[in-house]
Amino acid sequence: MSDLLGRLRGRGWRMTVQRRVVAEVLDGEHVHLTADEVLARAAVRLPEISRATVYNTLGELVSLGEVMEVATDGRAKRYDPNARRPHQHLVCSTCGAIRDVHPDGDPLAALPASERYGFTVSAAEVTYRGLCPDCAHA
Amino acid sequence: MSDLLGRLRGRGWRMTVQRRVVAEVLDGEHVHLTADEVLARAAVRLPEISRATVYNTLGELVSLGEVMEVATDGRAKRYDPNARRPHQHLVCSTCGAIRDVHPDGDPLAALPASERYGFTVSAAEVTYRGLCPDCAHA
DNA sequence: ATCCTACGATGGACGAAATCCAAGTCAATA
DNA sequence: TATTGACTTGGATTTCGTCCATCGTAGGAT
Repeated sequence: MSDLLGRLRGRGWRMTVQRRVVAEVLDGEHVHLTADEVLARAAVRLPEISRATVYNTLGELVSLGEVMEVATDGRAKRYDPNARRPHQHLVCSTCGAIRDVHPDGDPLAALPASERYGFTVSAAEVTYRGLCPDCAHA
Repeated sequence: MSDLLGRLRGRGWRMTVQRRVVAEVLDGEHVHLTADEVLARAAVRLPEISRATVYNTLGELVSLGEVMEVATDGRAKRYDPNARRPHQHLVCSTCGAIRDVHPDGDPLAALPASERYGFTVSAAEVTYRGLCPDCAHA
């Protein structure tokens, strides 16, 4: 992730304190924070950071391909910093826990041309649903 | 879908005018209405139906497994009455148009045991993204 | 080192989607 | 047909996110 700041600077990003803090908050594996959670964690280090800035920065990171937006359910979107490696998500139907997973093969390949209706298909998002070990016992 | 009303009655549903109208509005193939669209169409036949009732009824149909909830991105959820046949969705990134599609094989099979982290995995939702023929030209 | 200025940050208003709630209504059973 | 608890209503509320006018500042220019 230390690399991320360098890549962003290389793309002409103006490096503000706010952007640095948001990028640092998003560091790690299996991190799937909501925008509000990002705001809360960023505010620990930078109390005056605004919600709009968090949304702006997250949006920029997403369009740069550095962060993946994950819509798990009707709730708030989550932001996944592990965007450089293609992966899918496994979600617990009860508690909402999320894991990054790597299915065999390319999910896109499973959609035959006859089922594409003239669309230019560019991506496939897979959400596996089930019960995590903790929730399976209850 | 005519069958649906019978099935619902069999499950102890109190059959009100409102529920009947909502169920009838959701009839058909490749139907992916938002809650507001369902409300608008229901209101043609039953002007006094309330938004809360539409949401309640849709939620009940979803938990009975009669209707599938489709969360597109950032936009309002859509409701798909074709829930009895397993299928996935192809969504236009630009205009939001949706098609039902049937990929080859069972998407669940692509997730090896080593990637299940002890979860009891029961379903896989796939969303294919791309441009529909109309939007690809613009 | 200091100055400039365009890009970014701020926060409060705004908007869409969905849920909640107390009060009124009615479908189904006896 | 009388009863009753499930259902409906509509307005308030919550949640999530965007917009906008104004202020601040990063980083190149001098």
